[in-house]
Amino acid sequence: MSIEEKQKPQRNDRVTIRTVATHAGVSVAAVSKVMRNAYGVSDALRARVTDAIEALAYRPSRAARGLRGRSFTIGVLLIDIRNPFLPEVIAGVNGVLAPSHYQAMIGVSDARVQLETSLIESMIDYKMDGLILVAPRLPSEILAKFAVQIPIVAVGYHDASATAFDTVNADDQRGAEIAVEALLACGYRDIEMLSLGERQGHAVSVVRQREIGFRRAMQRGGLGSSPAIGKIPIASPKREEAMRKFLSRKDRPRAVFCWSDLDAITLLSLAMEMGVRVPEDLAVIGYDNSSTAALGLVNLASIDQSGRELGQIATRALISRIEGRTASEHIFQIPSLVSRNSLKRSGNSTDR
Amino acid sequence: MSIEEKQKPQRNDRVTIRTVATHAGVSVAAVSKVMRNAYGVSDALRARVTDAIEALAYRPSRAARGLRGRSFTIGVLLIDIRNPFLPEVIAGVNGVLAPSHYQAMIGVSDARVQLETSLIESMIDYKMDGLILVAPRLPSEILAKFAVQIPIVAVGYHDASATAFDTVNADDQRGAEIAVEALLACGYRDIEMLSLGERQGHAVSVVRQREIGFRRAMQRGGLGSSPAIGKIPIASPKREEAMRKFLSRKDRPRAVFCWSDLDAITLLSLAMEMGVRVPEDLAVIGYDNSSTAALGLVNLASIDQSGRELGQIATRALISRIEGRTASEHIFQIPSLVSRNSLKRSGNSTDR
DNA sequence: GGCAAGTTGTAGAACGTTCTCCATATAACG
DNA sequence: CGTTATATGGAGAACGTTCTACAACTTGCC
Repeated sequence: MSIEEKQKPQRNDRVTIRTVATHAGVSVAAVSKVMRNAYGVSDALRARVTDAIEALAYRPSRAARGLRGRSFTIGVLLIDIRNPFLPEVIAGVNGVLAPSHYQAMIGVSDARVQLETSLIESMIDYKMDGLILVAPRLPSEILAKFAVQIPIVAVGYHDASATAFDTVNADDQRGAEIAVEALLACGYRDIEMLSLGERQGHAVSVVRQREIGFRRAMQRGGLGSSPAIGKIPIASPKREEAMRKFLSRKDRPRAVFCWSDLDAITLLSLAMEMGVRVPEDLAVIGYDNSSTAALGLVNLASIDQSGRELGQIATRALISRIEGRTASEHIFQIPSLVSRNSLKRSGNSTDR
Repeated sequence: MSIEEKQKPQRNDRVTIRTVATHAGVSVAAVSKVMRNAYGVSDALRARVTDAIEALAYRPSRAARGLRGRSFTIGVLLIDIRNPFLPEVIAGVNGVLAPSHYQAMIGVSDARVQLETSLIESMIDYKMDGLILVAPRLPSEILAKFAVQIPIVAVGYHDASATAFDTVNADDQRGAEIAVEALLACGYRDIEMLSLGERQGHAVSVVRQREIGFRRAMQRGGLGSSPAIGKIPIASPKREEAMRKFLSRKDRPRAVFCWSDLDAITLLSLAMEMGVRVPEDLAVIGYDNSSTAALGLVNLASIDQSGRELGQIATRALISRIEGRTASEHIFQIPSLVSRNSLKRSGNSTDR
């Protein structure tokens, strides 16, 4: 009889909670208790179990855990892996998660609503413990519906009225204002914004927020009630085309604020090709303070919103929500200006 | 009695396979069969079940699936999310996966062996169906051990003798040769390589492979039996320091081949700052053909290894392995040169 | 009409956890 | 010494799937 009992567990080589229990000479429930450090475990038992876990190199199955309780995994949804702002956020998330027993799994939606939905659903179906959505495309009502099923923190999503989920943002309106103020301080009056030509202009999107901030700062500076905002397409052939058109305009402004470094850097590049000098003919300021902007070769002034910090804050918020908080939080960070040559000639210029 | 039966399923609002079965008036097993389109299902049954699935918007729990069988998820492990080569690979993976019922979940290891191990283990514990490891740091024996538990394809990992897992690579030796040949064709004889200063120099790593190719091409060109290879640290203050030191050397070569665009672009930038003209004083060629290299502002010649294609190939290989292939495959792509101004002055130069 | 072979559907045992009871042992108290 | 509280450990039912048997029902064929 005891032979039969011994043979069965050996058929499969996976070390399960049962293997550990047998090895330690205790019940399965006891091992589970130790794992979750639940109430009602003596030091002696704990020691024996941890020894067995050590000896067998036991790892709990995340699949099984997900089926019953916590999976200790949080999902991160990225809209697009190419934007250099996103890796920063990930770094922040991983930094906070590293010392904890949580792990991050990342999904990339390529900005497609369809895929975004199905990835969120998958993460729910995995019984992940919570979700960090970075610049999601989905409308607030849909997110609220998901938030009933799983704790959600949205980053780069402006909806301070949401009650079902948290938001963590840099103050994009303020960021745009800072950009305009910097240009004004350099003496420029002739300023335009180059924004993103999105299909649906969610008011929640960071881009729209930056447009609002731009308009307000321009009005406050006494520069007309409806300052010019150009739209640049996302996809590649039309994108460069639109920028060239802007650069060759006769009434081109003296200064431009780009919604993202991505566009600002390409603009800088095309300007050079077309013989438009920066900053003499055109001052440029970007957004995100990406590592490329910091290159001496590029030297692009930019608004820094510290993606890393946003990631950290979002992660902490998510964990607190997972651990029981229900009231929603809406956190704002104040971005800052990083001044470089594209804004105004400094002593150490490119072409001295 | 029927009241009791009806109440129980309603306690929880999740739609499970049981809900679907009840709604369609069939057994749970029947629904499962339809889901997996297994053998032994009549058209009538299938229709009824799919109708019920539609009506209830049923989504199978991935957690439960993972516990028993397939999870229809593949894990992708990235060493570092910042290197612009990686997003390309992801794009390739997602492209192939999109029309299938598989989904990708990404983990980021930050090049730390510890974290890499625990992420792989997590993915196994989730019962993911297979793993794509991009430039993993772990030694081959360890990967082989993991490969027993889960199908693995390694990208950017040179071990053609591995029998337990597949590898997909651009031919990095050949890529380096192409770079050297291009420099030779431009008339340069005085060529060095700037490589990565890694702690442990795995022979499997792409960087070491590029070094091998560099040496071979140099010897073949009759340029000494042990050409100079400098090592650049990864971390930021020392990295720039090493590059500045290289640039200010009296015996600085006329041409340099960098292991990655990441370094080549920074080098270009520092060269400009220090008044070293490219390509007049120094020709530079990078590796990866990143989007930044293509910018007119940067104009860096580079070896293109098409990360997207590698991602596609790896994904197809993984799926075929998941579906039963056991013999290992080792696939090579031939990289190509993208010539730009940093290599040799062309008609349309920066400073004409 | 009887038997083999094929088709279609179901019952029910896994899978590896968590977690609610419940049993037992020990301590505290009158 | 009996009664009640308080620790400690265990049994066993979930969780939502998959998948192996097997039952029931058709056919086909002699």
